Amino acid sequence: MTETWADQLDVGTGLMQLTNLVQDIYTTVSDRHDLTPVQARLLCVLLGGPRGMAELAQMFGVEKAALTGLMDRIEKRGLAERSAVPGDRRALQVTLTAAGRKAAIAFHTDMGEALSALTDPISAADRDHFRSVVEGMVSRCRTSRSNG
Amino acid sequence: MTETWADQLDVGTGLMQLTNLVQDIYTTVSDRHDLTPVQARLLCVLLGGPRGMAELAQMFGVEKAALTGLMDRIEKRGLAERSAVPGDRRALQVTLTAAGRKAAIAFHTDMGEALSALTDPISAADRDHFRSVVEGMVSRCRTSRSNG
DNA sequence: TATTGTTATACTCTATAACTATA
DNA sequence: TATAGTTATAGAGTATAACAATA
Repeated sequence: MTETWADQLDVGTGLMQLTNLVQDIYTTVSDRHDLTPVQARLLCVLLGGPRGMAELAQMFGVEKAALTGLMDRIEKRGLAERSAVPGDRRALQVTLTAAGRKAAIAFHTDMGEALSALTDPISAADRDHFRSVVEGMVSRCRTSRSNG
Repeated sequence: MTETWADQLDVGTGLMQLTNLVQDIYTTVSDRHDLTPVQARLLCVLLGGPRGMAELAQMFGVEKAALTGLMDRIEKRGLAERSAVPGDRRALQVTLTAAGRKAAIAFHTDMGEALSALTDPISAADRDHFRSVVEGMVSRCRTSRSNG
């Protein structure tokens, strides 16, 4: 019976709208850095250290062949490179170049600021509550995926 | 100084994780219905009624030419169709076919259930609080985009 | 045999530019 | 001139299948 009741949307609908919003921001920021969204994601992952091709394919939920193409393009642009892995002559290691690291950090910083514009207007208490609910969803989903 | 402090992530990071999570779910459900994510989105939009090609292009943030391709494929599959608009012989109206409506509803229902699995474990109070924070972010962003 | 990565092929999605037809 | 839509072309991202090299 409150005044806001009539405007209340389904939680799922809100979740979809929020996802589309963040997705739009992500695409816009990627564009600003002359990166595709997947390329930006790849660079950000590599900020955490070198990764194998198969490892990256699994993280991204794509086939190995897709990673080959992704890496061909990112390597042609001088942002990351493949190098041999000592101890396994089949495997390749993907590492950021200096330019790639710079691009990754610039993108990540910019993206952080863009998301801040979204969350800054929220009160500290609400924001903290929101964060904990989000963390709950994320962590529950992780366990449900690893357990079956 | 609480025990959870050490595990707390940045709100922005949580937002990205949540977005990736919902995105993964969306792709999985689309796949289950033999649709690409964009096709699923198109069908869902059309559940709200017929739309013009230019209108759809603007809603999706893509060029008109991209809509032409999208519609070519969805029409070839018999899920939607283009028809003339009385009063403007340049314009075309996009409508769901019976099969398209059925597919759209099935997808939407499935997606709703998948999102419920995400939000059901949250307490009613937390969920409501979460929903209102999300609505705040979405509505603030809408006004900031229309005002400049 | 299993795993790591590549190549070849095809499809979807997208942008740009040039075009037609109508307003 | 401006708007609605299409066609042509190109590139990114993806899947599948077949392959080579190594474990």
